[in-house]
Amino acid sequence: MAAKIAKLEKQYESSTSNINDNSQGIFRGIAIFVNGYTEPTGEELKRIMMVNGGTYHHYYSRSKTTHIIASNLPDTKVKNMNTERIVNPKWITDSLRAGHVLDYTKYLLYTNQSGSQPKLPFKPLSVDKNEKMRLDTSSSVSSDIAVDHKMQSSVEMHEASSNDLKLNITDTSNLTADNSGDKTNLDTTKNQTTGESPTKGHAMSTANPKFLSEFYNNSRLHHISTMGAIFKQYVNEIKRKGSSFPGRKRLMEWLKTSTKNTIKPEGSHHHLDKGFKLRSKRVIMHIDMDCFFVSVGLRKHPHLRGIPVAVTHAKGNAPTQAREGRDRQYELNYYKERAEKKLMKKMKPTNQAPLVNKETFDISDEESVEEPAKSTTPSSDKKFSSIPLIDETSSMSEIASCSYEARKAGVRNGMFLGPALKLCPSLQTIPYDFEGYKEVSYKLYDIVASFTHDIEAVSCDEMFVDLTELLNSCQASPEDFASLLRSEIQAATGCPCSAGMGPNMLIARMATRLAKPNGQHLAIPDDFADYMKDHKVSELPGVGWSLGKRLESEGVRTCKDMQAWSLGQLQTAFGSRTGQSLYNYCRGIDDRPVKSEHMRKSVSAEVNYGIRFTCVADAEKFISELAAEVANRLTSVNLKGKCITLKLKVRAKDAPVETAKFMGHGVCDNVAKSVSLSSATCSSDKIERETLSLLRQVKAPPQDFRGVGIQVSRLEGHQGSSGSSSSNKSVKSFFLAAKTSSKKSIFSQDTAEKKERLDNSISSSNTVSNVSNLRRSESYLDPQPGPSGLQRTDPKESKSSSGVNHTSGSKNQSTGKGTVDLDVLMALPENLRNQVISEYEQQGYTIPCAAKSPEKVSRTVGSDRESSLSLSSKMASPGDKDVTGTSEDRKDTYSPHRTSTNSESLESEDLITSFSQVDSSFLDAIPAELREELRQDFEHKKQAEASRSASSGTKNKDTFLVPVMQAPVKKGNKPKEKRGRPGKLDPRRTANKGLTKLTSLLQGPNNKLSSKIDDDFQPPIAMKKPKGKSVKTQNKKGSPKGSPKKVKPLQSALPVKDVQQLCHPVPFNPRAPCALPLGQLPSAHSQDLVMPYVLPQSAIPLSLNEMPSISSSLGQESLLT
DNA sequence: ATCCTCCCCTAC
DNA sequence: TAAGGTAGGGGAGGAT
Ligand SMILES: Nc1ccn([C@H]2C[C@H](O)[C@@H](COP(=O)(O)OP(=O)(O)OP(=O)(O)O)O2)c(=O)n1
Ligand SMILES: [Mg+2]
Ligand SMILES: [Mg+2]
Repeated sequence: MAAKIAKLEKQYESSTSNINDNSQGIFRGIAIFVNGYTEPTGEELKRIMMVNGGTYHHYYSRSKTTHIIASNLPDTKVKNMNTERIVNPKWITDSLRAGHVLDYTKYLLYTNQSGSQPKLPFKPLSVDKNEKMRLDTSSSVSSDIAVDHKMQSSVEMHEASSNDLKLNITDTSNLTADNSGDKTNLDTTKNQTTGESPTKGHAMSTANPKFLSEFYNNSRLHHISTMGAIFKQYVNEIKRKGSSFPGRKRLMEWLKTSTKNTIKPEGSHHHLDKGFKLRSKRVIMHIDMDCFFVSVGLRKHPHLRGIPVAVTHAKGNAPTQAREGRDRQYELNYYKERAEKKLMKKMKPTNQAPLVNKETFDISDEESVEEPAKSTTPSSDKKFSSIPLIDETSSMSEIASCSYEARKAGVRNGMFLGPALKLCPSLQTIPYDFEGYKEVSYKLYDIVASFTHDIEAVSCDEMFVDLTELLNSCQASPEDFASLLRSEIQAATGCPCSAGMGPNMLIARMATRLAKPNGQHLAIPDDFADYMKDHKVSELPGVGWSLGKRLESEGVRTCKDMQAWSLGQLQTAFGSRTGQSLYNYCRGIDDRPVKSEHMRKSVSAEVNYGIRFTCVADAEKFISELAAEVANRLTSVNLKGKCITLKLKVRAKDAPVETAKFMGHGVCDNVAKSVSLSSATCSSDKIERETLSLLRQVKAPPQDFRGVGIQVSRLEGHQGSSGSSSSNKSVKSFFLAAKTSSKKSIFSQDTAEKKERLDNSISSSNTVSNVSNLRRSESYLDPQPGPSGLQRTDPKESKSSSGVNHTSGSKNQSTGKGTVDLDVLMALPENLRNQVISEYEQQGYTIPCAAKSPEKVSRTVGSDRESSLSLSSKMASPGDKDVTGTSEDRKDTYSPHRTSTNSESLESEDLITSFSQVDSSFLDAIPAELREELRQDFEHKKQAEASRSASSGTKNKDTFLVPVMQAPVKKGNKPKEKRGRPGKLDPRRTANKGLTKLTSLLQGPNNKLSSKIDDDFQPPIAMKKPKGKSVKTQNKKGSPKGSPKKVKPLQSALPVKDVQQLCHPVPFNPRAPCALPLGQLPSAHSQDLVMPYVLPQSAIPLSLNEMPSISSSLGQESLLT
C-alpha cells in the first residue's frame, strides 16, 4: 500500500507541480482524525493530508475535526461523536487519485448509529490493498463501501478506543473490565475475517493468509516500536514548524498564583537560587508515564483502579493445555544452559566458575546472596522458596505493563501471566488499547512541546527534555515546572506520569525511578560520584543482563565498586567506548546532549512468533509477504537501501519441536544472510528476489524455522517520512542551499529541481544498472574493477555486477548531469563526505563514484561469523552439533566478504585533506542543525578514537576521566567536544585523514586501539546471558539447571535469590526486567519461566526462548548439548 | 592505522 | 493458548 500510495502522490504531484503549496492542496479545509486501524495507515494518511493541504489531528476535536477516518467501527467513539462524518479511508485515497475531493457521503462508514453496525463490506484490514488498487474509480469504491447515511452524532468521543464496538452508546468506561472487552474488540475488528483459517486454527504463518497483519495488529512490541519511531519523527516535525510556546504563559501565570497561594515569599527566591545553580549548567528532565499501558487502559476500566492490574492478551482463566511434545521444564533448562555458555565466553576464566556452579544447581544460595542486598523489594515477602512459577499449565502470555499494586506483589512488566498470578492471585487483566496509547502519547508530547522543543523522544511514554533555556526564560524552578507539567498531563490524559530532574540525562533518569509512582524528584548532588555510590551498576544505561553478569563476576555490583576501576581497566575489560561510558556514568558524569533529529539507518520487519512451515514453499511465501512489508515501510519513509539481510531463527538442535510458549520460537540459533546491492532499492520485488535467493543458502530445514526477518540497511534517500520535501533538512539540504566555499551548492540546480532531476537520473541510472545487472549480472560481475572476483555471483541479480557497472556508471551519470559539485564534496573530509553523499543518495541524487566509497556487491552471509568463530573454539568441543547446523549454513553460504572498494576513495581522500579549510568555513556557515548532524557523524568516527584511547589507555584514561564520556554505554560518541576539542586539526585527524575539524571537534581525541584490549578475554567469549536489570528488585533468577536433557520438574523453584544470581539462566522472557533479549531461548518471559523459582524482584526472566544473542554463538555451542 | 562487516546487546 | 518487534550502539576481527 505504501508504495501504491506513494505512487499516487507522485502522480498527483507531478501533475500539480507543487506539492508543498498548501494553498493548492486538494484537502484544504479538511481536518481528519484517524480512528483505529486503517488501510492506508494513520501515518500514511497524515502524510497525504500534510502534503495536500489538509490537516491531520492526532486526537479528535469536536470543533476542529471535520472528518473521522476509520475502516472499522469506532465503537465507543462513535457513540459519542457528534460528527456524522465517519468516513472510510478510501475517500482519501480515491480523492487523491481523482485530484479533487470526492463526495464523502459515499464513503460514510455507516448510516445509522443506533444499529451501529457499520457497514464494512470488505475487509477492513490490509486486505483492502488489492481492492483499492483495483478500484480505480470512486464509483467502484463507493460500491464497495456501504454508504448510507451517517450515523448519528452523538456524544463525544471518548478516549476509549476501539474496543467496544458494538456496544451502544453507553460509555465504554463503564464496561466491564476485564478481558472480556478484549475479545470483543478482536471480534469486531476481525469480523470480516470470518472464518478463515483452514488449517490449524492457529495463526500460523503458512496456513493463515492473514497471519501477518493479524500478528502485527496484536503485537505490542511492534506497536511500541512503531510508536517510538513516530514520536521521534513527531518531535522533528514540531521543531520544524517553528517555535511558539503557548505553555510558557500558563507557566508564568501559574507561578504567580502558586507563589501567592503557597505563600512563600521566600519561595520565589528559593526558586531563583536553585535555578541559578542549575542553570549554571543545564537542567535535564526525564518524563515517563506510570505503568503506561495500564494507566491508559484503566480509563476504560475505572473500577479496577487501586488493585493489581496487568495488560495482557490472555485473561489467565483457562489453564494452558499441554501440546504433544512440549516440555517446559526441559526447554527452560536448555535455554539457561545455553545462556550461561554464552556468557562464559565473555568472561575471564577465573570468574567463570561461579556462574557455572550456579547453574549447576542450586541456586538458592546464590540468590540469597544477591537478594539480601536488594531485598528491597517492597513487598514482599517473597517467599522464597520455591514456588514454581512456571508449570505446564500456566499462561505464558506476557504482561506488557502492570500496575504498582501488582508490583508490590512482585509482578513485573514482561513477566508471564501464569507466574504473575502465582505471585499475585488477585491480579486482574485488561486488554490492550493501542489506539488509546497513541492518543495519550500525542497529548503528552503536545503538552511538553508547548513549553520547549528541546525534546528527545525515547518512546511513546518517555522523553528527555532540556529545561535549561525554559527555566531561564521563565525564571521558574525545576520543581514548579514539573508540578505544572505533570498536572497538565494528568488532566489532559487522565494518566499519571513521573518526572526526574538533574544536571544530566543519567541523573535525571535515575531520579525518575525515585519519583515513580506519580511523583517528581530533583537531584542536584554536590558530589556526583558520591551520589552514585550506592546505586547498582545494573541501573546504568547500557548495563543489561550480559554486562551486568560480567561486572558481577568481577565483583562490581555498585557504582562505588566500579569507581575503583581505572578508565584503562574498564576499557580493557569491556571495550573502549563501553569502558569510557561506564567510567563516567558510575561517577554521575554524562555529557550526552538532549538530541532530537536522527537519521534512520535501517528498516526491518521480523516475526518470531507463529512461524511453522511445512515446506519450503511455505517459507518462500511468507518471506515474500515480509519483503512486501519491508518495501512498504521503506516507501513510506522515502528510503531505499543497499544491503538486505535475511534473519532466521532456527530451532536449536536439542530444542523441543513443541515450544513451551504456544506458537513461540523456543530455543533457537540465529542465522543471518545478507547481500549488498549495487544500487539502493525499496522495491518489493527486488527485496523478495534477493531474500529468496538468500533463503536458498540456508541449510536448515524450513520445518525448523521459528522466526523470519528482513532488514534493509545502508539506506539512501531522504529521511523525511512526511511526503513534503520540506522535511529534510539535513546535510544535503544544507549543501544545496549553501555552497560552501567556492561552489556553493553542490548542485547546480535548486533543491526542488535537483531532487526531481536526481530522482530521474537515479531512477534511470538505477534502472540502467539494474537492467544491465539484472540479466547479465553474472557475466558482468567479473568485470568489476577492483576485486572483480568479489562478488560471487550469486547475486542474482546483479548486485555485484551492478556494482561494478554501477560505479562507473554512476560517476558518469553524475558527472554528466553535473548536478553535484564534486569539488566541494571532495573537499570535505571523508567521513563527512560520505555522509553527505549518502544523504544525497537517499534523496535520490546520484553521486559520482569517486567520491563514494565503492559499493560492493557481494553477498555475505551473516551470522555465521560467530558460529565460525565458535566453531574454532568449539571445534574443540565437538559439539557441536550445532556447529554443524548453524555454522555450516553459514559457511556454505558464505561468500567472501566484499571488499569494499575504495579504490576511488583514495582519491577523494587526498581531496579531503584539503578540505579541512573548507570545513571550518563550512561549519560556520552551516545551520546549527546541520552542524549537529555532522557532528553526530563525526562522533561515530570518534568512536574509533575512543577505542584507541582505551588502548593508550591507561594513560589517557586518567586524563579523560572526568568530563569525557557522555555517551552511555553505547557508543558514544558524543562527546561532542569533549574536552578540548582537538582543535581543528587534531593529530588524530591526520590519521583519520578524512576527518577534519568537524571531526575533531566532535570527537575527542582518541584513537582507537581497538581490539586489543578485549582480546585477552575474547578467546573465550561468547556466551552471554541475558540479564535484565530490573528495576529495583527484580528478579533474576537462576535456574537450576540440570542436565540439559530433562531435568526435574520445573519446579525447581529457585529462591528469589537464585533468580537474581542466576539470572543467569536465561531470562526466559527477554522483555522482562532482567531479561534477555530475545534471542535464544524460548521466550522471553524469562521471569515466567523462572517464576517457578521464585520471584520477586530479582527473579530473572528466563525466557524459554532463546538467549539473546546466543543463538548464533550459543547456537553453536548450544548445539552441543 | 583504518575501515568495514558481522554480529551481540540493550531498550522501550 | 498468544500475538517473542525493532533500531541503534558497540565490540571483535578480517581486509586493506
Ligand atoms: N517488557 C515490556 C516493557 C514495556 N512494554 C510497554 C508497556 C509499558 O507500559 C510501556 C512503557 O514501558 P515502561 O518501561 O515505561 O513501563 P511502564 O510505563 O509500564 O511502567 P513504569 O511506571 O515503570 O514506567 O512499554 C512492554 O510491552 N513490554
Ligand atoms: Mg513508563
Ligand atoms: Mg518508558
